[in-house]
Amino acid sequence: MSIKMAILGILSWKSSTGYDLKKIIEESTAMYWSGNNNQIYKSLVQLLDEEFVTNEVQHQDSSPSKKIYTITNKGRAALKEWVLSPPDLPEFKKGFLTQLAWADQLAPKELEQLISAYENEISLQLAMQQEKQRRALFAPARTPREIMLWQMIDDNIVSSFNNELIWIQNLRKTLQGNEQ
Amino acid sequence: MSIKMAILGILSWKSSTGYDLKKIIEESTAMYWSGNNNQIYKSLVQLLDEEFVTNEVQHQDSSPSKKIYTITNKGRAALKEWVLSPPDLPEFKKGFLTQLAWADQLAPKELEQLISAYENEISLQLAMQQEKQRRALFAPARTPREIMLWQMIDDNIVSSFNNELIWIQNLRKTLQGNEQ
DNA sequence: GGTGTCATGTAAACAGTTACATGATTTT
DNA sequence: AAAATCATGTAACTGTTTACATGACACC
Repeated sequence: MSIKMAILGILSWKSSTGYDLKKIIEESTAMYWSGNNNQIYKSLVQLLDEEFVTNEVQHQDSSPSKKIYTITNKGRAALKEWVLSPPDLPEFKKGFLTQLAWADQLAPKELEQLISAYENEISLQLAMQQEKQRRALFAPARTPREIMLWQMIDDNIVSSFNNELIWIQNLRKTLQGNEQ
Repeated sequence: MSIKMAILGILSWKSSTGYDLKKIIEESTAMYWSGNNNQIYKSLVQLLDEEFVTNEVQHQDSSPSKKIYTITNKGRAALKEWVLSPPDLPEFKKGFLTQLAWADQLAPKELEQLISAYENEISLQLAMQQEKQRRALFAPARTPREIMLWQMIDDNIVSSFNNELIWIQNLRKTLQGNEQ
């Protein structure tokens, strides 16, 4: 899997510049990439090579000229093929679990602080995620089904953070129970 | 964060060779790295440079000689510092969500198949995870608290997959509801 | 005779991040 | 006067994966 298919997806929704793509990817949590320039501009060159997109330079006074990328039929076919391909497993990268694995060396209070620090970060992230969803800056809404799919994608992210929050609260309670 | 701290953690539990570390990391889901040679053997060289570990070559007849790595006091201090450091946010990389984002182009049956494919993979992964946990090949158990912590780490992984499974089943039901 | 385990390592490629660079305009 | 927005791109680095390479022994 690669960011190239994510870019093709966005372009299948609307023609965009690299700059637009960067903002959309940054804003999205479903598309988990950071949206850094290097990746985006390199991918666009590759997509041009593969003839999945075309571009058109638009000159503007009073701001830099921009390249508007548009998906081709070949690009649409490649996107559909990828959408239908067997999905990869989700990857959960939780550095915190590795910290916890070696946390038995800590004093009870230190461990409690570590857990609280994680809990706070997750709470914050959950709130930020829900706020992001409320604003819903970028979302195609071409059919009722598409609206529903995007809603479910947002729900997935929120439920992942929520699940993590419940787990960490449970861990804190279990620890308190054991110490008495 | 880095695999170096994960390695230091394992060495704080028991002195090991690169080969041992590889197997432990591969087996573990909390330590999410693939456990490939390149990373492990390079990390060990770096850890030696930093004086976080020492090694001792042990010659054996009838199998290749091995280097047994042992954590130093300096290494233990570095590990504790890292364990106490503010945890990073978990990263959820779900390529499937990006596929779903552009899945409105699919026919109802195609979409259903895509969802089923993901559901099956998650189910399978959940079962494998629980089986792994049942076997519990590698786990330090030096105090009741450590046993509890490792149990909670396993629970975290299982609950993440379980949460994903519930979500995808919910998505399938919502779709079926809308089509009638 | 082929496959698997033990054990170390390297090469090449791909993926991804941070920071740098430019330059005009608009907002605070 | 400083900071943000628009817009493109590059350089250097870190992280990660896949595959290759060697060699002895054990098991089927």
